[in-house]
Amino acid sequence: MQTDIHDAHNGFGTIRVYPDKTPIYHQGDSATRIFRVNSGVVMTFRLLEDSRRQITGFCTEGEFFGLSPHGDHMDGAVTVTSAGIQSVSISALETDAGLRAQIMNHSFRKIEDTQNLMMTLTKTSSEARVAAFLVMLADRRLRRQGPNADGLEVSLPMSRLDIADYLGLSRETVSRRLNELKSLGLIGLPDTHTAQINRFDGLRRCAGMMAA
Amino acid sequence: MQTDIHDAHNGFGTIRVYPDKTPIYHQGDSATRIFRVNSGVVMTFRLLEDSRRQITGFCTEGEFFGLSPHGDHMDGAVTVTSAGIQSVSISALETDAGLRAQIMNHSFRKIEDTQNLMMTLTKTSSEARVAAFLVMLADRRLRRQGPNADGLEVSLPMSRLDIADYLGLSRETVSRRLNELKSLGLIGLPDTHTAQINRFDGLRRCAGMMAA
DNA sequence: CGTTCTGTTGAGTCACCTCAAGCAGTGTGG
DNA sequence: CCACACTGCTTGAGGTGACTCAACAGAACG
Repeated sequence: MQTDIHDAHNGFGTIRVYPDKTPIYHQGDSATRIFRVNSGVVMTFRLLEDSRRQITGFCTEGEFFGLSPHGDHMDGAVTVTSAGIQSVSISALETDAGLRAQIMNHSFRKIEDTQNLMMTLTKTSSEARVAAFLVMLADRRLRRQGPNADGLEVSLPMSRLDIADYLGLSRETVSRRLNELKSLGLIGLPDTHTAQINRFDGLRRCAGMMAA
Repeated sequence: MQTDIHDAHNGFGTIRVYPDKTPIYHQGDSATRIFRVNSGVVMTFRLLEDSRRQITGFCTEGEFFGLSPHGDHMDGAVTVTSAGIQSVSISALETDAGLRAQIMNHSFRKIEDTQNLMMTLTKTSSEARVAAFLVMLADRRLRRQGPNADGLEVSLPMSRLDIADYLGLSRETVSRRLNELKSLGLIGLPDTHTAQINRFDGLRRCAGMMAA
């Protein structure tokens, strides 16, 4: 776990390494830069008046965050793990056509992701949501590694409460459902922050999706 | 209620008038055009395997819909009322910088809207959701008309089931909560497809937002 | 080695859903 | 003009899945 912040520069703006649980920006801050995760995990979230929280995304390597329609950030961003993060001034959008295309593509995808999350949150049981969360993490890992799905270990660097606030559940329910999936034999839980995928197809079915 | 379809052209692509309850495109269709509502109401929705439905938006005058990240539409679109709809080929995005900027702006806003909807759907009671729905419709109308909020009549051209599928509730619950808001004196229901806003601030408070 | 934070487990409650019946508006055929 | 069916909305009764509250266990940390 790193605890110091490094800075560097390249043609694409600033590169910076943050320790875990470090805020990148706050909800309501004026948005002057666009961010991209180089390594580690960052989560974005929105707060309500009564301090409840909806986590809107867990971003890993290659993903953009911090895009805002107006001047102000509509969400906050915090590192979950130590993370390397690139940033560019928002004004680069006007001059850099390649970046603009990348961002535009990302925006479309973000709409889709958000709608998918919304479907998951509103149309499925707590069990399906937890399963879907694990499937998402596993899929992400598979995209980078080979397709040996079963036996794969995914890390859960975030707390149960973070997962709960992402899935719109209570901490307790997340815990219950994880252990349920474990007792069904679909996953293993070697420790609290690691899940082992035993039967990926079963997990997918549980998440209410067709097998890949 | 119109039942015939008219066509016209201008520099911005095709303009067409559709009767109510007419599909514009289907989920999964290849996306070749971008649409804009000129008049009337259009709703977009996503279907799940078990034929449940999430309505992702009600679009009125000036709003774009049908934007897709890949080749395929991730949602379907149907007219709620008779509606005039402009469309442009998606290839116009490459040549028309002004259109591109408009779409980009719309995309950011769409992410925000979708996240707002998600917050409403996951963090609030059925009463707050119905109130929020009415507030949204009233706000939309106020943006075009003067700011005489109280006494304003908003039309609900969509069915109770449509509202339910937008708010992630059952038809029955929508009906119950509407009548509850009526008996609280916040709204009136002169007929099933019209709501009269009696106390806009009260409705806002009920929706869990601060007064404007 | 206490203290604190996170995660788990149990018991009870409640908001919304489901099922089922009733009702109003609209259209249709005799 | 009136039965009849049909569709969309409302209302009631009962069930249930996830939440809340509360206690406990285990890990992390000083």
